[in-house]
Amino acid sequence: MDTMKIRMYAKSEATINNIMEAARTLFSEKNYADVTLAEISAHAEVSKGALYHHFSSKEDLYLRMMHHFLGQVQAITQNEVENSIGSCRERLRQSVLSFLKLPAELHSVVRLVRRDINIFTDPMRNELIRAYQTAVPEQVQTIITDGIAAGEVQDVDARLLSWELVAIVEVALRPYSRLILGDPEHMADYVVGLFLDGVAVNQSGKTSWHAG
Amino acid sequence: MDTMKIRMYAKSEATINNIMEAARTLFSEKNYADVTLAEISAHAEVSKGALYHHFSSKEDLYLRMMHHFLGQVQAITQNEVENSIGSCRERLRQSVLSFLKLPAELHSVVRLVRRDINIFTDPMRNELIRAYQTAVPEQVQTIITDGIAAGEVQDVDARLLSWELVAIVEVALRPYSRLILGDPEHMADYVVGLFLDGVAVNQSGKTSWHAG
DNA sequence: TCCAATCCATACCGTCCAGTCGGTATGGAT
DNA sequence: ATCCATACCGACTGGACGGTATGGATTGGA
Repeated sequence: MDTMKIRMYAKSEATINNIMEAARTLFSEKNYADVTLAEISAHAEVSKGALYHHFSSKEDLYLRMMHHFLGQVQAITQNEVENSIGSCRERLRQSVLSFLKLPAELHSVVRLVRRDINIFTDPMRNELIRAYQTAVPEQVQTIITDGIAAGEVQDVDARLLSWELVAIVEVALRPYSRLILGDPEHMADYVVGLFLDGVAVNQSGKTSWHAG
Repeated sequence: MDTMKIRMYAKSEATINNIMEAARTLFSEKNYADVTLAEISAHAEVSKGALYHHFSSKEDLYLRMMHHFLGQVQAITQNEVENSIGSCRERLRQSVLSFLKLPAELHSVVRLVRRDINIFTDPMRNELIRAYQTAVPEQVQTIITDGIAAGEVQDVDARLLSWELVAIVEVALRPYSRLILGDPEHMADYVVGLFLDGVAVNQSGKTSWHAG
């Protein structure tokens, strides 16, 4: 692929990055339909012409922006998962923690894709789902599958469980939850505890996960 | 309030119902912005004039439609919660089950409000959140609060936990999950089991909730 | 039977915005 | 020095859509 003569204009790259950054910011702030390309180009300090030179449509811009940032998320979490060691519980905690500690911009992208997955129709919608799925839940699924094989986790469908864990994390990230749960370490304890042990009071006197 | 002379035109009521039904259907099918008032009136077999006679704007229509259907949800679940008896676990199961057994149209409304909560700005957004919150999570919260008081549930913030339970249910309602979980009874067992006991394998030989 | 009030249909308006297009600037290759 | 591909600009357009104006039909009370 590199053998093809593709000229790399450094200026071009900067323009594209500016546009993607502006798109990320604005799409995070308001609804897809309410963000105009004029706004994006203004925010990126380029013209509408430049925008249309690099992106073929509003949807194209949205999609490529998503792939760009979700790719970053995927790279980070995947690396974390592959290098995690210990019991299933410990590996889950590490992964959740690394996800919680992602930069705020990447968190907002994850929120964004979850928010907008339902507003596109099926060619595009599917691509978004795939990108999100690869970036986040599939990483967790790996650990859960291992946990089931090792007899540490009940034999429920791993994919289903990975979505549940992601949903639990999502709730934990909401503003109200942050007030209750505090810093990422506590949040990770809470999430993994809820997921693995539930919230019922354990009669056998085992230490409950939420204490501490 | 009832002392005001409000004439009831039977025809009017039917028109309003038709419009609300059409709105529910179309807003469920595609994005808020992509549904036009022309479509809604066509689908309801009335004119745009009729629509604007009864609703002052697109947002007004959306909001009143939501209140209408979420009110139904709230009436059903609240009744269920107030009459539920037994342990916290049993009451949760009953409530979840009654929610799962709601007619499909009401499920779609719940999905809808969850989907669109983020696309409106704050006067309207807040009203939507309140309506949803009253209709669904607050009902669960009542039971959880009782459970904490009775020492059956760990002392974590009840509101947070109710949102978690709702999130778990939401995941369970997705098409893929339905394939795995089957009928509402199994789904309810799964949801309550995950929420109260987690998915870790219990060494003490206690029967795991997912079996059966 | 008559008259308001209510109800609803049609035609129309103003705005907004994605996408287009003709044109200019830049910088590397020959 | 010339040429051409790439990069960028910004005025313009075409159509869609929320909302309105107006007039006619229907209702129900007096």
